[in-house]
Amino acid sequence: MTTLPHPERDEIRIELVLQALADPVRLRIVRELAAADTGLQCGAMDLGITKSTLTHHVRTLREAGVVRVHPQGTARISTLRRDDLEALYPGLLGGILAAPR
Amino acid sequence: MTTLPHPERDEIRIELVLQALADPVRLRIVRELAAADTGLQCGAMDLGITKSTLTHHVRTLREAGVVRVHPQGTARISTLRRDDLEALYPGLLGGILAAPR
DNA sequence: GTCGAAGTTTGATGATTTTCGTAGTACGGT
DNA sequence: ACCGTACTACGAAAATCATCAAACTTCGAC
Repeated sequence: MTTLPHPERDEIRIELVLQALADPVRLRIVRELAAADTGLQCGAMDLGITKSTLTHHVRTLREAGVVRVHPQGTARISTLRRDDLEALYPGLLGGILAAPR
Repeated sequence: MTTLPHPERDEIRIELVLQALADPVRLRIVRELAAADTGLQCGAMDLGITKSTLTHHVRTLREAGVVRVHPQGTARISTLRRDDLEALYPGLLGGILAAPR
């Protein structure tokens, strides 16, 4: 089971996306992913939470369609689904990222 | 108490805005307000909730800085704070409203 | 094959949130 | 002054959510 389930673009729902973005920890993750132009290993991010909590947050983001996660060895590389989000909700991501830190 | 407390533009925080938008009922309210180019009386909106629940949601939106509420007789007229939101998070509102129902 | 590193699963807990009913306030009209 | 309308306040119940610890899985390296 090397592939994790992701919603297709047309399965992404705005309610879930907003709910995923509405948590401070997840918003930080999204900001870090947006700042990098490559995928990142969330486990290396030094948020102040335990591993199991991180798992929960990354899954929430993945199931909402905000990030794509693919395994790489024992690690998980997460990337922002910029193109999908921009296609569905043009400007949303930019607006959020424009917010002062 | 004819004036209700609203956050100034520089007091609006993205976490609260996203949290306010992350509820289905509140998102419907925002969509209805956005569809009208005038302020609306939320109490006339026929969402499937009681009055006290509506009060709670409108207050959540107001305290987050999403809507401005001003009394008009016994009614309350709510308007989207388009300009403030656009200034703080350009594109966010447009992206959300672009989502298919 | 064993070990450690990275992540997941499960179950529990505490906090937050959504919701409602009831009672109360504020306003405008008669 | 009274009445009805629109809304608010106050609890309280139910649901959801974030968090953690402990046990388990998976993978790569030695």
